[in-house]
Amino acid sequence: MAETRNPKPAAKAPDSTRRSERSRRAIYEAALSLVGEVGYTRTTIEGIAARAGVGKQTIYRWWPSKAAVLLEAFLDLGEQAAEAAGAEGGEYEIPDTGDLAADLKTVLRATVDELLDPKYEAPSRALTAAGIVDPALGAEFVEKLLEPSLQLYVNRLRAAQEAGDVRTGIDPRIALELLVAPLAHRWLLRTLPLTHEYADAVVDYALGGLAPR
Amino acid sequence: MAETRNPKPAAKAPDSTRRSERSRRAIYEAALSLVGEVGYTRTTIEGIAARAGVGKQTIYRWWPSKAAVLLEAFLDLGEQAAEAAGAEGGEYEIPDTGDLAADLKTVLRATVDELLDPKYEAPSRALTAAGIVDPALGAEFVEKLLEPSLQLYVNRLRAAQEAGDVRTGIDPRIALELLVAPLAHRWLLRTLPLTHEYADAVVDYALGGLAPR
Amino acid sequence: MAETRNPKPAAKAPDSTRRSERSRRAIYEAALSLVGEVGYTRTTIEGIAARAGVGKQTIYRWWPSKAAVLLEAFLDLGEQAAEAAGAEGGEYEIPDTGDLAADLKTVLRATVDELLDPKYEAPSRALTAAGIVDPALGAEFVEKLLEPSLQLYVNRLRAAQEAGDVRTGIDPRIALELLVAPLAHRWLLRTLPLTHEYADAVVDYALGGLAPR
Amino acid sequence: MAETRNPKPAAKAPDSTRRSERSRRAIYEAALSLVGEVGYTRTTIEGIAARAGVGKQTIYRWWPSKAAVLLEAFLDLGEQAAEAAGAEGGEYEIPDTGDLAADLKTVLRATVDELLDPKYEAPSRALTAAGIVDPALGAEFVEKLLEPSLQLYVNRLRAAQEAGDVRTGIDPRIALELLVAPLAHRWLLRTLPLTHEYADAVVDYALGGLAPR
DNA sequence: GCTTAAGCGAGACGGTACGTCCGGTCTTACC
DNA sequence: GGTAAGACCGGACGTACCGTCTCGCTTAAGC
Repeated sequence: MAETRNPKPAAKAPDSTRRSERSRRAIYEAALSLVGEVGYTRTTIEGIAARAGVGKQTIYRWWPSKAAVLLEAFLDLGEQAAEAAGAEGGEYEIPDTGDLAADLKTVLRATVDELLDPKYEAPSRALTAAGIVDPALGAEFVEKLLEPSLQLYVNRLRAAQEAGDVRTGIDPRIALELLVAPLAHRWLLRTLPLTHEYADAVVDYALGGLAPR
Repeated sequence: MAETRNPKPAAKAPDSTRRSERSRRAIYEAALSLVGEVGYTRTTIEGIAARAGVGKQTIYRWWPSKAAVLLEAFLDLGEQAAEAAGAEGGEYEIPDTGDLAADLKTVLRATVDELLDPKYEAPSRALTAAGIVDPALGAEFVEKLLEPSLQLYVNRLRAAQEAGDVRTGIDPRIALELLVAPLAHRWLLRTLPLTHEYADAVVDYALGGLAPR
Repeated sequence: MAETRNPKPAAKAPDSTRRSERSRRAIYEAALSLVGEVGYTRTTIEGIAARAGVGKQTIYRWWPSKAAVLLEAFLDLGEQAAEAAGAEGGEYEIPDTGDLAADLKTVLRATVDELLDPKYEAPSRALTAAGIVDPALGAEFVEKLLEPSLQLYVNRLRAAQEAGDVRTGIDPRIALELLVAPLAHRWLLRTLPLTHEYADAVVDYALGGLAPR
Repeated sequence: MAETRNPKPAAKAPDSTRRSERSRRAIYEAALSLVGEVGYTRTTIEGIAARAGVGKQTIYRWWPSKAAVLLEAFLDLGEQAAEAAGAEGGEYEIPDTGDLAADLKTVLRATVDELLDPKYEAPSRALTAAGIVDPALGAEFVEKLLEPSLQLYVNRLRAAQEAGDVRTGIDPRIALELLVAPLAHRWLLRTLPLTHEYADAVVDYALGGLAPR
């Protein structure tokens, strides 16, 4: 979880065409399982290498840090889950049944479930925390993992605007944050329990506003 | 940033009446300055002890972890700032001018400024990140630092409800999250710039709701 | 067996009054036993630390290299052997029975035995080899281990000169090398077997000369 | 400088007729220059391969160890020097002017010069040291490099015996060691300076004997 | 002249050890 | 008994090389 430091003296990049796919996969699995078992902090690069049956240098050759390994492993996990779900390996969308509130509740409830899924919780907490402290890693985390999801909200909200379900003056990129950030807040800071009811309330409050109509 | 591990065998507590105030203060200052200079990760307990002119044991005697030191140092920093501001050392409140939107914008803008203040940024990022990964520390962080601030929103929103500026069905503890979480989200994840304009927009969106009236 | 490199940045010397005698002894024993068991090259600092039940840093704190550890361990071994032999902990001398040839043969035969003693062979070969390649270590080796022994020959040969058994023009410091070097040569380079008979022959040849009288 | 370990499983020998002469020479040069520049210990096989513009495998294919590479390189260096000197590429002999002492002094002085020649010093020290610790390498070193030279002394001393300049009872193989070993001793152990005067003294002492006549 | 098999440069790989850094405990001397 | 100092055991760090193992490529020999 190192704050970005002076960049490496560059050296020369290794030849990625000769990379061992076998090792790459083994490292992903070792990293994820270790983080799940002993937590991020007590997961070490040596430990990952040992469990993966890989030389340490093979990790250092391809990743700059423990966090970077875990980020890639986590992305890969997501891709595999996606492939398993929809064979087209493709893109997700927020459903559009015509009922905006219902659609958002569906999605946010699913998000709650995902955030609380023990399989994902440890690594995603660790990555988020690492990204908070290390801007470079954070940027990668946001770009690869977060923004694609957020974009789906933008799309759905824009459709809602066209359907007249959202006021025209509203910027969807901001609006989505009223929906998503409260969940993230509870999840990250553990202030109060993160439940489906909470997700529903957030949708209702955000759509209807706090002020009387 | 250790995930909570098996608790210490307790041993016997040291006698806090004989504690050296001098050392305590020096440790706070050393911790804060080091985190500011080299970042949280590269700040070490040895480094803090050395800069504070203190034996390592003096730190281990009174704090369980690096994060705990920093949390206390940060709380102390807050208290000192508070004392400097209002001599009564007392409590803050969100202003109540009768214009809820304006009052919230004032406070959220101030929050934006504080989050971006370089003096506070490094340690509070570090603490937040540590708390995300270590539940025990996170709980302390929330209880001592976050909840007191959030309570102020509850108070203000309840007053607004009585004044008819917020719908009666609304739970202020949830409502406040629509206001605060989006700022926290941008600050922590650095998705988009955190500005006064953004704070204003969040207040307007949250009060007015996304749906057309 | 590092050739002397640029000297350390000095740092500050540790406080030798607080040194752990226990660790020191354990390190000596571990070093000697490992060299005996697996050879000098395959003896590692990590291995010594592990067998001695000591942190690596405790070795690096007090010795600059593996060879230095072994040299001290070997010196200590010699001292202990000396103490065991003569309780006065004192000095040795080459016997002076009046018969120079016999006295020298006695000593050189003993030297042969010592060189071939399996307990000493591995470490002393290793140290000699290390000293050949690393001048600094070599100097220490010669000063602490070799020269004291050689001085005994100087003394005995001078006595012989006074007794008329050695020509007056002879420089004892050079003469001793005619006696000692051939044994060392056979031992180090393993050209031909190192035996008592060889020791006797060397003494006879050196005293009597190669040329006819 | 590995102590001889369990021998290789033999594998199959490579086809030496297809060997690249170019690479062989480049490896010799790289090895010798690196040993001269950074010392034997810090010379690595990877370094030799890199400087020679050669794959590591090309070294491992033809030599069992770093020491073996250097030994061959050094032998080759000697051969080249020999060719440069006497075009017949042939055999040396110790001169026989009839004056044994003078002839020996000539040769031993030349030996002193050679031992102190910076071009040869680093590699021959390294090889000797390696041979001291690794018996297999030592044997090769002695057989290929040392014994041929020593044989010349045997020849010359035998001639001297026939000429009546050396006593008949003397074994030349032992006698030569009285002459050569003292020089080797000073050179290897750096006890005292290795000079022409010392070489002369050794010859005089050895021929005349230490005892009065 | 075309195949084929070996040597070759290159360098990724699983490992081992390096020498350093720091965590957390323990000891010593001082106050 | 708290403190400054710092030695201690332990263990991870990131690096350097080891010796093995593919990869294409060149280059001869054998067909």
